[in-house]
Order: sequence, then C-alpha cells, then structure tokens
Amino acid sequence: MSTASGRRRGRPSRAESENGSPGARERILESARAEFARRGYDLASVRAIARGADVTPALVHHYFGTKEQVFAAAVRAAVEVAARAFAAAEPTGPDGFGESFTRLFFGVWENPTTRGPLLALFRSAANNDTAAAIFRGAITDHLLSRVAGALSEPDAELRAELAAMQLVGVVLGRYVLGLEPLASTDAEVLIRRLAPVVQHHFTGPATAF
Amino acid sequence: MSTASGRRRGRPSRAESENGSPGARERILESARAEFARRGYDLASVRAIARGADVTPALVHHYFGTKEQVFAAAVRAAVEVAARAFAAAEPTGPDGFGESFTRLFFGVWENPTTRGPLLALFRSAANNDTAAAIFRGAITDHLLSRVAGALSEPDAELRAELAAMQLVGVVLGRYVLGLEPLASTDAEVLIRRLAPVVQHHFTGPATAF
DNA sequence: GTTTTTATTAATCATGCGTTTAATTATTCT
DNA sequence: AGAATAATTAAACGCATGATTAATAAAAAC
Repeated sequence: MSTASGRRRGRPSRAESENGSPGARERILESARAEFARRGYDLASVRAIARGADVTPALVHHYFGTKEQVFAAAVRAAVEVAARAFAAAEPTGPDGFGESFTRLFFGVWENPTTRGPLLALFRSAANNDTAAAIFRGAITDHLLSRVAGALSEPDAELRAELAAMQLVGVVLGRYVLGLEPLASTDAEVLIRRLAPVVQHHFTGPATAF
Repeated sequence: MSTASGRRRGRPSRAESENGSPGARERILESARAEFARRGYDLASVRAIARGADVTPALVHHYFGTKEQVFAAAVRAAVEVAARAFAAAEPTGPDGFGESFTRLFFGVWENPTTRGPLLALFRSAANNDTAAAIFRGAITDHLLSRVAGALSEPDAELRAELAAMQLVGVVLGRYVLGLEPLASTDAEVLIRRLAPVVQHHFTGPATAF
C-alpha cells in the first residue's frame, strides 16, 4: 500500500486508478465508518480516517467539509437502510409485534454493512449530545411512532421504550461489551428468546405481582 | 523509633483545612467523578478535573498518578458499594430473583452518590476497552456468578445476561439518552414492570412468556 | 533553628487535534 | 494549444491534551 505522504502531489493520472480499486472518496467513507464504529464520534480523528484511506486530512475536508459532516455522511446510509426496513415491514396485528420487531432489529444489526454505522452511532451517543439526539430521534421516529399508533393503551410509549431498551441492551452486551456467551450465541436463538419478552412489554399485563 | 507519639516526621498528608470544607484531595475526587460521569473516560481531561477542583493539573497527578488511576479511584468506591449491596442481599429462592435483582439494580442507580460513578463507567465502557473490561467484569463477578450458581439450567449464563441487558438497556435510555417518558417515570413503576421480565429470563420457558 | 516531609504551583515538553491556505499535477472543455 | 476545473498534497495555525520537572510554602519533629 502506498502511503499518502509518499505519493506525488497533484491529481493522479488515470493509469494509477484504472484498476477496480475504489476512488479516494469511497475509501474515505469506508475508513470513516470503521473509525467511527471503533472509537465513537469524539475519539475518532480526521487524521486517523485519512490515514485509513491512504489520503491526506485535507482531502477529507475537501470532500466532506467538517468532521461532523463526515460523520453524517458515514452514518446516513445505514440509518436510512434501517429506517426503510422498519417502514416497509408488513404490518402485523398487535400479537405479531414482538417477533416482528425483534426480527427487524436483529436484521439490521446482524447485517455487516449496517452494523458498522449503527455501532458508530451507538458509541457516539454514549458521550456526544448530538449523536444522542440522532439516536433518540431514530428510536422515537421509527419505533415508537409505529407502535404507539397501533396500541391503544395510554402507556404505549413507555411499553415500547421498555421493549426497545431490552433489544438495545442486548446490542450493548453483544457488540460493544463482548459479553460471553451472549456475543457468540446464534442470532436466531436470541430472537426466539427475546420475541416473547418484547411481546410482553407491548401487550402483557403491566405487573405480575 | 524513639518517637513516643509514633507519628511520622514532617507535614501530615491529606491535611484537611480548618473549616469544614473538604481538602484538595477530596475536591479532586469529586470533580473527577462529575467529569468522568459527564464525558466518559477518554473525553474527560485532567485539566478540566483540576479546574473543577480549583487546583492545578500537576496536583491531580501528585495525588493519583496517571489519568487511569484517577479514574480507578473515582469509580472504585461506587463499584464497591454496588458490589456489597449485591453480595449482602439476603438470598432468595429462584422465584424471588426477578424482583430481588431488579430492586438491587435500581437501588444503586437511583442513589445519587453511586449513580455518578456508575454513569462514568457506563459512558467510558462504550468507547474505552479498559473501562469495558471493568464493566464486563463487574457484571460477570457480581451478577452472573451468583445467578449461575443458584440456577440449574445449562443456559444460566445466557439467561442472566439477557436479564442484565434488559436492565442495562433501561439505564441507557433513562440516564444517558434521556428517552421520554422513560426518563421521568417513577422508579417504582419501572421496577414493577421489569421484575416479571427479569424473572422470566431467569426461570421462564426459553421461547414463550 | 534546622531538618524532614508534604502541599502546591509555574513552566514546560511532546503530541495530537480540526481546519485552512497555497501549491502542484492531471484531466477535460473549448 | 490554452483555459478551466478537479484531485491531491505540503505546510502551517492555534489550541488542548497527559505528563514531568523544578521550585516554593507550610507544617511538624527534632
């Protein structure tokens, strides 16, 4: 691999990039996704992103502007994919919510191309207010709104949040903390375990004692 | 050794000021707890901690050594309090685990003096491997070990982790993300909602509620 | 009153950060 | 061929970081 600092100045000749390898812009995006996913927004550095893309920091700014805009560009695609998945899900009756939501949730988190950006958003949300707001908005818009509309109980929002936080907590343990055996358990097993719990949050009795 | 008093020569360490106000060492610890809780390990700065304690950064290093040691000192107390709470809990039969654990959990998280350091650990664990290891260790040592011993099922660890992640997820939504209405709901209400779910994870059937 | 020990600060070092500006080279349009 | 434009880097700016060193002040013990 050629180091960015060793490369000749100026625009590269077409011969240098005529192979199938992706252009600098794509490489930057890919590196940004990886870096944000590994370290979260604040700890990821434009310089490290540039290094990972074999490029100069100035080029990152040339293509994307500020660090915040790099983050937005890196995360946007995955958030939209997840949002579309939730929006396009065939509507189920209240009895089907549990499994339906659990499956959708693991669908996007087990997908390697969406997991990275979602991890980036997750890690960032723990320390960065802007990222936290995006995360909160994603949950509110794509999860709570659909459920609250279909559920009649007055505590529908709380129910949906408790269900969502069960799933989010599992994501934390599985992908961020690397808790065993949780991290190595087959996703299908987790879905079968969690779907009834999520369903209970949605429609079960509020207390059992 | 000829000293009758047994006191060491020289200026005493950790001198408290004459009035009731806390000495520099205590102020540093307090500021560190606040700063780590607000920003997480990596984003909190020794300089900001010093500023909050009305002290020079060099003094922070003088008392605690490296930043990592400051973090350990700031978090240790709360982790020990939480650990003691879990260790001292009167043992309940398997049927009482759900409510018992949920109560213990919210007990330490609703306590203002332990919440700060726990938040610090939580935020830090999202981006820092060392903090993640501490967090993982705390869950494994004080939660899983007790449950796994008392439960006979071969999947006891997985069950305990799913239960723990339900509670941790709620903590995320309530204290970190500030999800409404979750953040404003009375803790007792949450306990009553969550205890049966936790109980189910521990002893319920694997695929139905 | 000298010695010993602690408390505290000022100054500094090396490093990394986000960002900007100017320069250089290659491609494309006329 | 010449002009315009796009891709890319080098160099720098100002600031924040974690940590160290050397110095000064104060208190206690002798």
